[in-house]
Amino acid sequence: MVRKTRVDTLATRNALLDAALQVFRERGVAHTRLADVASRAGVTRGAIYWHFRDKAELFAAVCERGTLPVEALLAEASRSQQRDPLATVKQLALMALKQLATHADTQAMFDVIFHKCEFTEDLAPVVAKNDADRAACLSQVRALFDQAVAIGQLPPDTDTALATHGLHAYLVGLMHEWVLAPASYDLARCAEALLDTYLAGLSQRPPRCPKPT
Amino acid sequence: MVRKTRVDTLATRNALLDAALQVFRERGVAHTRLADVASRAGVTRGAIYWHFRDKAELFAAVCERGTLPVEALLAEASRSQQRDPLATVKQLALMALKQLATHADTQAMFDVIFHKCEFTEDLAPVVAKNDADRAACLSQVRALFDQAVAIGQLPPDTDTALATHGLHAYLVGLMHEWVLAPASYDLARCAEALLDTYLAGLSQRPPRCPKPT
DNA sequence: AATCACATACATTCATGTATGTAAATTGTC
DNA sequence: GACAATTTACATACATGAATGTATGTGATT
Repeated sequence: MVRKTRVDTLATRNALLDAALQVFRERGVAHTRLADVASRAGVTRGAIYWHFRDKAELFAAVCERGTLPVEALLAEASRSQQRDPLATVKQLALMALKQLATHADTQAMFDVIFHKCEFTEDLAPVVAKNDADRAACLSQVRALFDQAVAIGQLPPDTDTALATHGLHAYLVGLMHEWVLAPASYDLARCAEALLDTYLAGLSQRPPRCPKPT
Repeated sequence: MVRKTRVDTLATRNALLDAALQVFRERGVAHTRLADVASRAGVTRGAIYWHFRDKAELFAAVCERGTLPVEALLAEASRSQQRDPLATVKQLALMALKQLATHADTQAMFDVIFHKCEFTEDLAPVVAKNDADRAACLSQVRALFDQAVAIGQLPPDTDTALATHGLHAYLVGLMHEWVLAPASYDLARCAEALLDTYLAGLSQRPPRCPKPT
């Protein structure tokens, strides 16, 4: 049995993506042998080279599939309520953290992205997409913070760009460290409290960068 | 001229560490060829294999040299003032951020650690040391938070473990993201404001994890 | 009949580890 | 302090394995 029907073809492609995510997590992307990915998926390297050009394209596909749900959340939130921008920001962040806390494959994705991957030239397309996504996310959150300042939810002297960098760093750090030790605390239950702490700090003492002397 | 005096020997060793840090940053640790490191240092692979067993040991030495100043700061702070534990925590975090903001080699180190390195089995000793350092740092900060609660600097219902995880994540995230785009904002000037925001949140709305239903 | 979705086989590159060479520096001896 | 003897700090040469990319085969499908 060599040739499959179209649905079987898609199934092997997904099996390859699943296997790749697992092996990437175990061995690291750079040290991963395509033969291992293939055998894990129950096929040979021929199947990989049929669906993907090389390891970089396979990795890009894994990332693409893994970040789709998060991007969907962002896109959905962009056209939702703007009555309460601060609550919108909180909900966005909360959903990202809960997605991580409750989905094993999301944990695997971020484990690979944060700790099992080298962002160098050969992964240039993935790096470029990451940068673009980050920039879009940052500008979207900053717009919400600007609205929050405009309606008095945040102090008028808030440096919204800095506040955005701070929140983004907070989220990245929480995910970066939690995937290293998911047992250290219950992220699903604590996420909201952790977010409230930072947001309270934003309201009470928003970051302002001192002018150069 | 082959054989050097002892000071020359140490000089080539340091040249190898410098070259390794550069090449690691450019190519990523896994994709780095020891021949590139050697030629960048003006020697051959023979010199590397004389000073280090393999790439893993070279990387460990690079990390060792890079984290020494930070560890010295922590050790020094552990035996300093305990009159104002919250201020001590702030100063510790501030010095870490300023060290990153002002030292190019520290930026290179963290760029490698965060984005140009895969933490897998072959780097096990480095991973183990990282884990130990993180655990020590977390417990030290938590002890300071406990003192802050004891003397009324933080609310009595503060979950100091969660607060510690939050601060640590905040710092990791700030460094993780800033090294990606050091031009995005002036970390040296904004570090204190960013820290004050989180610490204000801690005082006003300390994180508490809700009990499971 | 033609193409698809792989499997198999092959050639090539490439980095590593080791083995060996070697000149200078150190040590020991008197 | 002169002079081997030995060790140091590398450079050079070599063998090996390992992963890659490609070329080709092949049976089912459309």
